[in-house]
Amino acid sequence: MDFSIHKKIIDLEVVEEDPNMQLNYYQKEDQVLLAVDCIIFGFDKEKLKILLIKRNFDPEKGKWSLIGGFLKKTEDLDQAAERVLETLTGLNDIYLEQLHTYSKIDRDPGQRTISVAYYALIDVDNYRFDGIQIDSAHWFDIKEAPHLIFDHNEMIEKAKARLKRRALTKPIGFELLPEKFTMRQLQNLYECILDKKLDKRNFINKINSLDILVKLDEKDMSVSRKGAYLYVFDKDKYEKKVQEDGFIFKI
Amino acid sequence: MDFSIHKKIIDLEVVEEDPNMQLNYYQKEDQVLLAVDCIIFGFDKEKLKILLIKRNFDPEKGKWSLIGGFLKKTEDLDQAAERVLETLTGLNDIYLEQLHTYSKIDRDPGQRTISVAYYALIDVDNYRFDGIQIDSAHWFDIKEAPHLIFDHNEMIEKAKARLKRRALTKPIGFELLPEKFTMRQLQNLYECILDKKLDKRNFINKINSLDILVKLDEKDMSVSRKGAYLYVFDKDKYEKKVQEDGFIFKI
DNA sequence: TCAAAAGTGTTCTGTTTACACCCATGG
DNA sequence: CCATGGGTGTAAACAGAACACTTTTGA
Repeated sequence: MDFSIHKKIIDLEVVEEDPNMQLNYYQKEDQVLLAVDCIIFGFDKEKLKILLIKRNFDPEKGKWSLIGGFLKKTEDLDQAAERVLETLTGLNDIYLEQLHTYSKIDRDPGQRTISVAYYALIDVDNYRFDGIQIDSAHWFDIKEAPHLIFDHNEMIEKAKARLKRRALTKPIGFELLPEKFTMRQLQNLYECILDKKLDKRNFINKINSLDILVKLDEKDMSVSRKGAYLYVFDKDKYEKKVQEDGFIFKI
Repeated sequence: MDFSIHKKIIDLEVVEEDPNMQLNYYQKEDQVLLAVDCIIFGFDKEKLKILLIKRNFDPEKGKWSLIGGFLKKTEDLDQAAERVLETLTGLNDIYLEQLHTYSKIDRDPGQRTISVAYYALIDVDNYRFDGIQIDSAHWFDIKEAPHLIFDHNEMIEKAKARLKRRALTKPIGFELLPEKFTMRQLQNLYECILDKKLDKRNFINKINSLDILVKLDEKDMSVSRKGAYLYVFDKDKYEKKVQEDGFIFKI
């Protein structure tokens, strides 16, 4: 194959446009489009959900999809994921973690695209969405996600597995809950994430033994007649324990 | 900013060169260089090592580096990692796993480059290297790796953590050993990976309880006068157990 | 005969699991 | 006064950690 024309074009592009005036050492190499796709997990105090949108551009227009966007030259991937999340949903300051990079040659029929998947954790009730795409967005129960474009279903499976693993060893579950929550809600959350029933007494004993929650004098009266005490996660205490005693969060 | 010239160039490039004749839906987006870097772990029956090369091109020529290369349009990332590994070391059919994607804007002073890190596991003694770069390559004890270019030290730290986690739940340790190995060697390996001393009796009891090794009639006489029995990993048995009983490898 | 590594079980401790009844309240 | 979810402890099973002596054989 003769890439000589291609090489000249890339030279031109880099030299004329690179904003940092870096040297173009690697001018003979192929360039690709890098996308970011976000798996957005939410919890509504009962079920674990994911946020999907109906794609409003080709290819695959009208089909369900993760939210996504393309990496710009002026940002790194974490920033791109934050930007995509904020642009499409209005949310910022959200827990985001890089998951995996997908690169099958024909994964996107529109054009060769490599996609870096991220997952995000948000509290469904505590946020007011006002992103540009929000009218076409919908929360799906994690167990009832529709067929998605490209390899997005595969991404979700991997994100579920990662969330399961993380939730067992880091207190990221609290990202999905409102600031004040009941033990019952916390247990519901873990049952959804781990996809199995937990024993109420064992669960509460375990959580209390970690000693990272503060029990409030306040009760949530919305579910039972007796009411359930509200708790908050004490992040400072958790971080102090981690540093001082080498404490490891472990459900 | 006016990208109109840039856009035209990209249009031209995609339309003229794309080998699959895909449509160029995303022509307004930035393209980037995608590199692959490999953390190559090896075990020489005593210590865990990593393979590094002295970089023979700019930028950072002459400094120690992971082996790496650029993604081509005709391959996916797994294939790129395999190609890089084979080209530079002559090795193929190696355990490879994607680790993380690094994208800090100035991570490579030569040019904006995104790098997808992979890690590989090989048995140091069982392979004959004959790759193009092998004269500038050197095995470093994992605890004595030098300062590397870019963010490569960070990649190694992440790879070590991943290896530790994987080795506890999947039998990937055997990728680092010769086909026949002694219990002592297996224990050495795990001590290196986990970076802690293990109790000999507890370790052997644990391994034997997994019931996935075959003890041979043969002894390794090279270390002790008494000699140590050799074992082989029974991959078929392991996989049958995983499928049939839901067996989980767990050290 | 001795130095050096191989091989081998039991006890103890801490963690995980299983399990059932009373409490408080609003309707 | 009763239906509903909230709150609480103990015993058994299991898994992980600690621990020391005998065997083999080449030099």
